Amino acid sequence: MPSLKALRAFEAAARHSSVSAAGRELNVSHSAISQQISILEGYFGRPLFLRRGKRIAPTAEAAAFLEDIRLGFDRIAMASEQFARSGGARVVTINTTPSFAMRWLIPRLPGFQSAHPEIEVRVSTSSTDQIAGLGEPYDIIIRRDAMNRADHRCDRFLDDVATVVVARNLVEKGALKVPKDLLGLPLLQMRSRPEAWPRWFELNGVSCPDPLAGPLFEHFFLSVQAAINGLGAAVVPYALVESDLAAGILAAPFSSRDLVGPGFHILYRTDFLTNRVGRTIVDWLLAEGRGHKPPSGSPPVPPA
Amino acid sequence: MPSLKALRAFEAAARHSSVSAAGRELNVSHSAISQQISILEGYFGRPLFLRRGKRIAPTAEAAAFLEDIRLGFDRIAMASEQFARSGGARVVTINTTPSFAMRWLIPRLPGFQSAHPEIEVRVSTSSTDQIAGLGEPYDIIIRRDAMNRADHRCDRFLDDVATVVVARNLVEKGALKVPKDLLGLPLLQMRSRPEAWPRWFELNGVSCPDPLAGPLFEHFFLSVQAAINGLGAAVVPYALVESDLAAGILAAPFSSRDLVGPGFHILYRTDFLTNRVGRTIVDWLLAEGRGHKPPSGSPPVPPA
DNA sequence: GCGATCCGTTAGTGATTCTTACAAATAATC
DNA sequence: GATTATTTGTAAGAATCACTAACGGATCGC
Repeated sequence: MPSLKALRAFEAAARHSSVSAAGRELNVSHSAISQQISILEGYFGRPLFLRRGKRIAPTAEAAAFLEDIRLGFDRIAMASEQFARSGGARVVTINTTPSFAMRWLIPRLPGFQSAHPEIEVRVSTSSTDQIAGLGEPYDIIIRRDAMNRADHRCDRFLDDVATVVVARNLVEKGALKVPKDLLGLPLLQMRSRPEAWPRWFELNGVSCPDPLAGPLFEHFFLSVQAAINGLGAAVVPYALVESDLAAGILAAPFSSRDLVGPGFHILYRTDFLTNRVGRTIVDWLLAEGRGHKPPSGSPPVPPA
Repeated sequence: MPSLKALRAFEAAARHSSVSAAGRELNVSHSAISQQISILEGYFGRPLFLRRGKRIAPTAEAAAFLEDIRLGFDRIAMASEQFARSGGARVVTINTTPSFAMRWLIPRLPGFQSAHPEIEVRVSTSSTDQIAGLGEPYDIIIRRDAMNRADHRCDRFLDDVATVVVARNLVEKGALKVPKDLLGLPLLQMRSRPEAWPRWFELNGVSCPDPLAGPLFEHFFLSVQAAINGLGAAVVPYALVESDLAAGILAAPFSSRDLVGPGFHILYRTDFLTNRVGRTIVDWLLAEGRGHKPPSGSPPVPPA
């Protein structure tokens, strides 16, 4: 029996009619696929693909062979999935900040639940950005900065670009055209990020009022709610208001330079990925994060 | 999808109800199997085997899972085999000495042919023990000693124990009871191994006649034929006369100490094993060789 | 024509897998 | 019941395997 790894590479390459595409699917370089195919061709002593320049196509014989390979792998894959699901609900605990939970994680959870009904996700929140004192062990910790812990791995999974948002009706009044116009509005502040407004004003060439005029909140999500209600302007991570912007509830009033942070990160034990449930949830978080890139440079023009 | 390697280990272990046996089947240590199973159990987050001391048995769930795994692998294995066979006959060339070809290799070839009809084996013989001057490239070279060549691998695959044999009827006459009795017979000699008789006599505590009385042959197989015809006694590798001894045509007349050589070896290119045909023939040779161990110490008593 | 894309090869690196120990537990044997 | 021989699981190191990165050659689209 030939190498199963080589057979998988062969199958993927044949299905895509492309070595590179197969590499993308299996998360390896095109070179890795190419080598595995070479090994397989060496094993059988004859070519598996017809190569005409860039394009590759499986031999007539190989095509028939592929059918069986696919059926075999499919059977194994389906059985594995069924076995995994039959094992009862598995619990994954995620700790993050209240704001991130409310405005990013929880809205996306239904999507995960429907894709993986056997996995139960428990979200817990801690107000602190510090992870040192977290009592319980969590499977995944999400924070706004990179973290470090022995035997753990930290992945950046979401851009942290803080932009100014206000309620839709404030924009429609036409009073906000340039950054300086903000000075006429209450500036919603957060206790945990006192430097947000000063840095933002500096970045956009406006001298920052001192003291800032406006209420102080403990959490992002509270200030966002205040902004939605027309209480003033807030500087918040784009990722946490994406849906409100898209829905037209909030608006980014003008083109501006944004505060770019180190990004949102997830922290988990290194061996968490060797577990199917662990890999599933981490892959999902990474995919969700990468799938929603904020526009670089300037925020989108608010919908008309 | 979990690691295919781990699934194979799991399947084999379950089939044998034994980690060690699975290791033997897959040609790895029991530890390797044990670790792969651990990985799989970690992946699924629950045990696959019930362990009661030494004995292991798959979980009820796992047993159902196994069915599908087996079907999947079987499908792939069968398709691979079919694909390999559909590729037309492949040729393997083997070079060895005339004696080895006649008395060991050729008698066994029909067994190989019926197991692998798509592979054509071509046997060529060279009288010399030297492999340096062999002109053509051969896939496999078989000689009585270890060989060395760049990018090649040499495996010992057959014991080389030379013992004394005579025609059956000479034994029945009762004239041969101890080594010393040989002195009354013609001693069949070989040009390539002039030291055989002197060493054998020395090993068995008999002073060797000088010069030896008896005809000189170029090849083992000629001297064996002479022995069969009652012309005298020969010292020949046990492996080359095994079937004649078993059939009662030749006989090992008495218990004696035998000449133990370094063994018969096969030489082939290192990458020959990456080819299916290559691996098939090498595996077959190794299995045939290991399957026919000569009795250690003393030769068998001739059949009555 | 020219840039972009794709495949194949090589050398070097990195990761997985295996082997070789050892420890614990059990089954077999005396 | 003590002893020996098996068998499984774990740990650490070694060996193998697979992958990446970089380059060259070839083709395709513009």
